[in-house]
Amino acid sequence: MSFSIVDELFELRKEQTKQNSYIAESIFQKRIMSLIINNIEKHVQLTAEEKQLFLSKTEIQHYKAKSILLSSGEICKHSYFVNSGILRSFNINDNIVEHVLNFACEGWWIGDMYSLISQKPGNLFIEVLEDAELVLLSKENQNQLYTEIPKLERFFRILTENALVANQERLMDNLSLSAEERFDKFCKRYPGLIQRIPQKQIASYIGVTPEFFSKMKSKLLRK
Amino acid sequence: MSFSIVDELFELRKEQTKQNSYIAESIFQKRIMSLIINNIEKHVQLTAEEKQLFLSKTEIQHYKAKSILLSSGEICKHSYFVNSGILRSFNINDNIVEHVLNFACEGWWIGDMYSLISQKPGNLFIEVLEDAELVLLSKENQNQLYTEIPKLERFFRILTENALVANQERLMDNLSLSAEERFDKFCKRYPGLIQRIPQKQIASYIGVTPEFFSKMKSKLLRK
DNA sequence: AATGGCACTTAACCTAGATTAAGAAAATTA
DNA sequence: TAATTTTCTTAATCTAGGTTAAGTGCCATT
Repeated sequence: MSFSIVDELFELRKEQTKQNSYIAESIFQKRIMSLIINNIEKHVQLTAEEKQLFLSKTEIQHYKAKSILLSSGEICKHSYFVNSGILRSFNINDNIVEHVLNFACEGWWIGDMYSLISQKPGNLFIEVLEDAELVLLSKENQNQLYTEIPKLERFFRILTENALVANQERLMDNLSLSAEERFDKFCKRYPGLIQRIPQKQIASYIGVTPEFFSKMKSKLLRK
Repeated sequence: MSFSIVDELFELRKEQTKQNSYIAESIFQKRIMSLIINNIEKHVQLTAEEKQLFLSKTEIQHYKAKSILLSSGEICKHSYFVNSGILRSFNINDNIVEHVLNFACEGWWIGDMYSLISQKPGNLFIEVLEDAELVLLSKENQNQLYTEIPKLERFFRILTENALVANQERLMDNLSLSAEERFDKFCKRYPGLIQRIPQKQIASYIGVTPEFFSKMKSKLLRK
């Protein structure tokens, strides 16, 4: 999981009141949640009760940059939806080299799909790159929701289809494009991310060493 | 689409009667169809009526090797399930180089997922590598089935999840493994395929030139 | 303000795999 | 059966990107 639909809802969050009253807090919660609900409603429509039910099965957590949400060898228990901040999933091969599978910023889902569906230990790490607010949906709750609200089964089918299409395209790109062209595609896929994460992460995503990426970048600037 | 679940049902087909009577023909049809039904029932159980409904929405077609089922620029109208034979999906980049996205043999699904879900022109070709018998499921019928038999929505969700996991693994492999190691993984993913398709197709799948593949192979044999 | 740890750069050298070309073997087709 | 097209092999040469190493700048702690 981790896919390609971002939306414009964040604007809402900017209106956050600073008040501490119980009521303000509750409104705040609603606004936070509307990002994920809106994300879902891009594909399926939910009734008020269904939204309520869905939200009751999720929880919000805050994580500091550098937190590790999942390590290689662990079983992935949750799908994570990003309200704010940036995460990445990556693996580490024998040579102690990291490879980024996906980034996730506002409005994206992330998780270790293999471990999530098999409930076996995976080989991915999930790390927070920038302080993040996440919506957690446990594997069990997700399964319950599939039968309680069949529309959600549709939603996640569509989500997964989109993720697959994006992945296939990236795979073909890796087979046929140069590092420079892949960097170009990265910029389009994750607009604005270049300013927010260390460039060694981008190098790892497009599949080159930080040294080569640096060389390539300065060549691009000289143009 | 095109994913990683194969099953052992082909055995059934070997019992095919050669008789031409109406009855034998009907039994034959049932056996053909039981491959796809069995494939579905690995993940969800269907009633007799549901199976009937599902089958009524599919059609069987036979294609000769070298047939092109889909070309770049066309809109993909069907998901294809392989009863027998071998297909591949691939794209062609500027340099007129082909890259294989997927192979599909008995018990696998194949299609251009991007074009299928967006109903826009895709950039994949789908070609028959070995005379094939396919079950065709049109996009419209597939959508109807989702609402008529919600269990099928679950089936295709699971199918897509598995395809995504396989794709992610291949992507990471391409980033971190040598051509030799990727060839090794190919052999495991598509056992028996090495004998059935030209090796330039395998080279294209693992992402090397036919020349390099040949060199690599003779090096492996010398060991 | 000093220390250590990252992230980034530069540069010399190295290698997996690409390219080009030409011939041999195998498979299609006539 | 021969003719033609494809596939496969071998070999020389080339290059995108890797490796190693050393140095710079930038924070975060103390």
